[in-house]
Amino acid sequence: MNSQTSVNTSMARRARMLDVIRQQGFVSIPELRDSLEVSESTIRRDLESLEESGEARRTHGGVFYTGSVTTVRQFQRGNPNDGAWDKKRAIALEAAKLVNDHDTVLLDGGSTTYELAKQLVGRPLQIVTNSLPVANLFSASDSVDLVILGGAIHNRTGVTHGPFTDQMLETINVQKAFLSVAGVNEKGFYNSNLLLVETERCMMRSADRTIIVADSTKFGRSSLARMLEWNQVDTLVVDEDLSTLWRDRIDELDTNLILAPLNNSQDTHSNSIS
Amino acid sequence: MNSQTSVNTSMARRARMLDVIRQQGFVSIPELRDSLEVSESTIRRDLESLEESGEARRTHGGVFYTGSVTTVRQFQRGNPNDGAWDKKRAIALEAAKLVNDHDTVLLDGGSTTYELAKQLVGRPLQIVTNSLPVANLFSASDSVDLVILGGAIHNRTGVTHGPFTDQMLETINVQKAFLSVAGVNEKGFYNSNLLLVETERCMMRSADRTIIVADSTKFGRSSLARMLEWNQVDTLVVDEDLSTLWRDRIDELDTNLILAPLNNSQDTHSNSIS
DNA sequence: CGAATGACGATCAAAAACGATCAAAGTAAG
DNA sequence: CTTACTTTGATCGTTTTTGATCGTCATTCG
Repeated sequence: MNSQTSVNTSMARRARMLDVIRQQGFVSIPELRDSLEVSESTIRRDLESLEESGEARRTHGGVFYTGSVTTVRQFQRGNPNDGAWDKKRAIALEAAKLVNDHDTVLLDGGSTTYELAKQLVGRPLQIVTNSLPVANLFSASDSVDLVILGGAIHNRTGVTHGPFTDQMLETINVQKAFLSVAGVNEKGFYNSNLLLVETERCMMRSADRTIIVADSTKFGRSSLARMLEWNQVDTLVVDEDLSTLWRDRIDELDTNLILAPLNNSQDTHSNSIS
Repeated sequence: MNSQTSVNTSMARRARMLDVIRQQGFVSIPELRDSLEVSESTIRRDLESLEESGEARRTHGGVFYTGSVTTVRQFQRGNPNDGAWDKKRAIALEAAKLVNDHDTVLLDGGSTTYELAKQLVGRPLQIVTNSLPVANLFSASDSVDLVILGGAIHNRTGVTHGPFTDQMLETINVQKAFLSVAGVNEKGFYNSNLLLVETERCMMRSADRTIIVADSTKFGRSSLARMLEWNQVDTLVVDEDLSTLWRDRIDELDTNLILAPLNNSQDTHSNSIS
């Protein structure tokens, strides 16, 4: 349809700029020019604004990040025609069967867990989540008790994270936690954001059972930060496109593997497996 | 011509436009022109109307979505001709003037603070809120750092409250807190929910300045739980329908009173708090 | 200590976006 | 069929944003 990544407004650019600065800690102006594809003049003007707001501090030759650990961006919630969508939905259908009525369930952010949340709407549950989109799904429902994990919103994904979130998780206990990942390899499970990973570790500690939902494209890909190791995960829900190589590997571990059928025949969901 | 497939009325077009805006959070005018296949002039006119009705907010280079999220049971805008709604928006306009760029602002739940939030979308701010609808407003914005107060969701209103929320507020400090009320009488300010009131007291303690937004119909009405007393409130923003009796009463107190003009005339005096 | 390289800030011109105005096309009423 | 009214598209002048140039200042190296 239309271009996906480039949003041509100064605010969006400054947010992306701040993302780069935060991620690297210190960046030179030519680096910013290359990564944002605008002139250095524009960079300087933006930095002036960012310094004004205290989110960055300029020095000779570059910028330091000084802001708090937040920035907000949330764009389109994925392309409807994306092929991965079917996988996510298939996974969500299987994962929903793991939830019993009146369970207390923790839902991480991410498109797959969002699909799972859609499947859970209307059922009598206690839901704990750090995801704003997920919270919206349940906020209109009378059948669920909804608890939101507070904290700073990570714009791209619309989830809270950071110390506030972690602190709140320490006093919470849930029966099942559904976590999403950005990558899986033989060492464990990865996500892209350091603070988010720390929050997800706290989620794992708060849960009796940790269930990972991940489509098959995530396998063999790592990311910035390792979130969990294999022995920390009780159950893994993947679509059936998972290679036999990985299936064999997982068979040798304690982790329980559930394969979601991609055949999009409406299977009459007989829910409730424990 | 063929009125069956392509509905070319302005209402239908605006509805589709709003769909696109809601889905993407932020859209540029050329994008809207391409996806709706009308001229940019028409887009601008429609956006003007949409902004007038409060469903979107324009900035340089595009539009933000500010309408209600479909899944959230919103405070009913109820009667289109409801006079109270004009009052709320007039109050919101005045209250928005109290906010400076790069302020840290706490926004309570409630219809009036929601209107205020709409006015603040697109400005560079740090926002702390316990309201899910308010959080949704800002989650698409690049210019704000958004922090959500965790806790249990109060179904009717979509705000978090309870001990989690209060605990989180203890470690937060904001410059200005905007609180809404259900009633005001000579003893102080009231709300209907006990736990909510306790949370709002915590909000007041976390803020350098406490600003109450309340339309004139709230005056003389009490409610279940007293939230604050008069001397705890720095500033009060009310519409100009407030009776002279109350104006005189407030004059004798320390509380600063701001009257919001109800007709849409451009008022010249700009009041700002540093 | 002084020249050279690079970074910074200011200024100016081009480009994009905006608002207002006007004419054309379409619609409803008489 | 004509007239009044609304809606749409296009144009123009103005404002905002962006990119490039140039003089000045700082840091480095000889």
